Amino acid sequence: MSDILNKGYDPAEIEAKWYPIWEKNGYFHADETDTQRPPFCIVYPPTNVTGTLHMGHALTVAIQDMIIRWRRMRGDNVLWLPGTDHAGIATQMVVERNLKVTEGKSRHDLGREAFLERVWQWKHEKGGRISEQLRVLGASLDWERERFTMDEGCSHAVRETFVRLYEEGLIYRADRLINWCPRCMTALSDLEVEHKEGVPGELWRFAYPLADGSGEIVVATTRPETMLGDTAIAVHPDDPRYQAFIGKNVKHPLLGYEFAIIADAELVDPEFGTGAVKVTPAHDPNDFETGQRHKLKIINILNSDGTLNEQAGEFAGMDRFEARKAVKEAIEKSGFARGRNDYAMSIGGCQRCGTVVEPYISKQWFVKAGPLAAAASQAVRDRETVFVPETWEKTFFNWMDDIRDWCISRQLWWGHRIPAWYCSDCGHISVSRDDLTACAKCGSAAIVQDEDVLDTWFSSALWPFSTLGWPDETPDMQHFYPNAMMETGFDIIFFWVARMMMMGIHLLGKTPFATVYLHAMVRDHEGRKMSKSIGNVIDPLDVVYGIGKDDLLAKRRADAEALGIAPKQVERIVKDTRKLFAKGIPTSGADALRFTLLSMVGQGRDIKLDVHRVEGYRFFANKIWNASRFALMNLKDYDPQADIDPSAYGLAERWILSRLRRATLTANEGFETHHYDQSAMAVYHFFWDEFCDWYIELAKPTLYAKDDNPAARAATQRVLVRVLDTALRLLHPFMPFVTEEIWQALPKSEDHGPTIMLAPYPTADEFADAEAFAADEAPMAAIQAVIRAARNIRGECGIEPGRRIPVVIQAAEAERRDLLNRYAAEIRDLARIDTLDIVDHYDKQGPAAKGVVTGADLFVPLAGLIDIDEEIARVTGQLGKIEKELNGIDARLSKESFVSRAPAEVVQKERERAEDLRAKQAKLAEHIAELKG
RNA sequence: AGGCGGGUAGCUCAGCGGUUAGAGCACCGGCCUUACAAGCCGGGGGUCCGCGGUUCAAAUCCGCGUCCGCCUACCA
Repeated sequence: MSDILNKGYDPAEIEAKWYPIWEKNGYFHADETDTQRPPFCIVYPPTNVTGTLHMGHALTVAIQDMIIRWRRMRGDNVLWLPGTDHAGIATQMVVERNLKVTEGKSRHDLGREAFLERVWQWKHEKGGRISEQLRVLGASLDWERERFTMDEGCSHAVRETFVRLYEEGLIYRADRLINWCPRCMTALSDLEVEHKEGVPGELWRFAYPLADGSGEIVVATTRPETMLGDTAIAVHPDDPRYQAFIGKNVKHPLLGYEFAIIADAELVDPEFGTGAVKVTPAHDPNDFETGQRHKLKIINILNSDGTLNEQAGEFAGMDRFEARKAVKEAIEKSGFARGRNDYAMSIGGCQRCGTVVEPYISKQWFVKAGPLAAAASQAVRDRETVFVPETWEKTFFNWMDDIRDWCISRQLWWGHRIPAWYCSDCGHISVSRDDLTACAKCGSAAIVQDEDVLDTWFSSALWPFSTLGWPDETPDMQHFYPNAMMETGFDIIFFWVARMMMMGIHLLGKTPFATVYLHAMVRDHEGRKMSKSIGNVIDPLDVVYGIGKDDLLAKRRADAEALGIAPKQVERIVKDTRKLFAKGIPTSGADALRFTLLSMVGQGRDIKLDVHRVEGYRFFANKIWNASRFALMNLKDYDPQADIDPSAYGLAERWILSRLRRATLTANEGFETHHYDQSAMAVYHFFWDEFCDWYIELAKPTLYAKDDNPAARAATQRVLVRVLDTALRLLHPFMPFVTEEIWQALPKSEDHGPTIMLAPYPTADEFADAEAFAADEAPMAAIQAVIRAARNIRGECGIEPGRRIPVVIQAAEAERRDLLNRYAAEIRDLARIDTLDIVDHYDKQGPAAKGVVTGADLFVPLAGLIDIDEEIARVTGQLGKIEKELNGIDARLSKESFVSRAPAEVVQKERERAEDLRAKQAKLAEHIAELKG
């Protein structure tokens, strides 16, 4: 206790202290044998591969840890399934790039096994770092479990899934046109291609001469080099311009071979370009399908690295973009060029490296997604899985209802290797759960396993159950499947959420989670994505610990330079940063950062993070600290065991308990309806605006008057402890560290365990007594109004806060006078009044400043305090406001339609309000008249 | 092209059918009042994007428009 009394709020110190204690008390591990408490299982999404948390991770961690702490406190048996980006292209790319830079080697130089060992090293090192960073925020990542599930459990599950789907015909191998990244040298799924629109380009035209020499047909293209693989020209069957051309042959202007002009209504839009389309089945998805329809020849002109192959004749060996120029030049030279237009095209880039993706013919493995998606959609339609916010369901259906087969093979080394073996004797493909040494069909030993690995998201799709031990019947499986909740950013609905649902439903017959809670994305203060190349990344740890301007500048410069950003751009980043962070980023602590993020978890799509806002919530943490110091200072003689008669509670005690009850209800409602920001704000405002600004101030007289009234003092202490204890528990999911530190120091009547997270989350049940105190809110409001009015006069008349003033309160009703009299001491204190007279009628002895509240008038005799003209101006201002509102209400009330059609209580309320305002108006007008007269 | 979300105080955002539209930061005036200057007290500031409609009542519901952002899509 004394610790807190003597120190200021120091987040760093507290944050270092409590984490081990939470860990020791089993916070991060559920008990799979515990069948008494309701299970709650939540999935944790991938962290990144660079070993640095970004703000998006901090948000995810904050939300999940908040939910988990709340669930824990409610008594649920919580299991958190952590995960990392355990088998991605990104990981391989980063390690490979590293290898190249430090040793000048490629993964092929190292060999498969040695390379994978490198990747594991990398994963462990970065994973460990991420664990550390998560601790700072109050959360955890179980790295050992992660390694296990990747190595053994998950591999087991992946093979089981692959074999089953293969046997059911839901996984197949085929030659298809897929997305190929020439830099990563691998196939990609449709989702891994990012489309950029409006890239400036050109629509370039050239002519194919008819083979019989009778003319030519002009086509338009954005990718001239693909003409080396053209095997048809297509026109619309109804296009009058081309009727005579259909069926004729053209001659390739560069390669000499001939092919036909065909009619195809599906491919050709006669309005576009020249109305004639060159068809390249090997390098364009539409053309590929046209090729299938017309049984066209498929000529692949590309190598896997994006250079042209031997099919390209003299252009073989050139890079695709070089070849584009070369082909154009060659055609121009031979006289077949037919002009150009500027044209904004859309380009697909590799999600990981940004390289322009090529449609490329190759043999790959696919998942037949249709039936799986239909079942997943149905589960959502049947409300077995609910999306929060619900609006995402539409997005989900949009994609699911029009899903295409999923290319799952990747030409990489890092990942789960495809469990298929090819027999060179009989050609049979054996797909097996166990490693094979002989062909399953002919028994030949001449088999070789597929070199490719599976898409990261294939194994990720199994996460909700592979981590629980599936396909074995484990206690974890029985207890925690289906999971209660999936919490993640909406950017991976398709990548991950949808696929987990498809797999979970298909393999286990049950949707993997009851609720999908999707949170917004963290963006910079201008709403841009945080990105190192824009230079607007805010590292959550920099907010927690704070960072000086120079360090921040250096960091951003280094990040940008490491990415190879142009020097001019780097200078711009530095300039912007210097402007925005002239003082660096102040130390805010994990609690403040968490609270900021959580208070902004609305249902929108973006969270524009302004670091200055974090500072505001750090002030809040400080406020909690200081209010607690005040309490502890005044609790030295407090006996937690003492019997307190609630009848000793004063109005302030009953009022604060009633307000606390309301805050508790709001907080719980927020949690239950996923409006977490509502919970956070309710407690924030209770704590600061009501507890600190009013209750503590009202409690001071009782607490300071040491022995005047021991019963009242004891009652006040009891309420002080109770409010603080409850408020801390309410706040714990948002600000775990500071609440724990203080809660530990509070005197308690019973053993409260080693940590606040084992204490119950406050609910209405704790406030059976306070329900009746709701009746005390109105009288309290009356007292607050009087105090505010007195303060207003003081403030507006420029009376120094130190100076005590005389006040006369005139109240016609005896009841009101009684109330004010009972709280005269508090009113005097809070409004800094020396003599307070409460009368039924005030006979003014001279000019006075006047304030009006409902049921009472306040007078401050002028006597050298106040300038008459200023007082007139002040009151005239107030009168103006009142009249403006009154006019509005009168207008409403004078409308017959309002009085007759609006609900009676609304009309009644308006009438009362009007009456009240009219009384105030009259009093103020009279006051002005007196002053003038 | 389709779908989704948003435009509220100088900034970042709450409110989403009923009293005088709120918060944090910023701003103005006054205070080191024995928990807290990371604070206290008082104050100023808003055609709630535009137009139309529904309603006794609209920032809130509906329609159209406009601007911004995101997602999905095979237009050469």
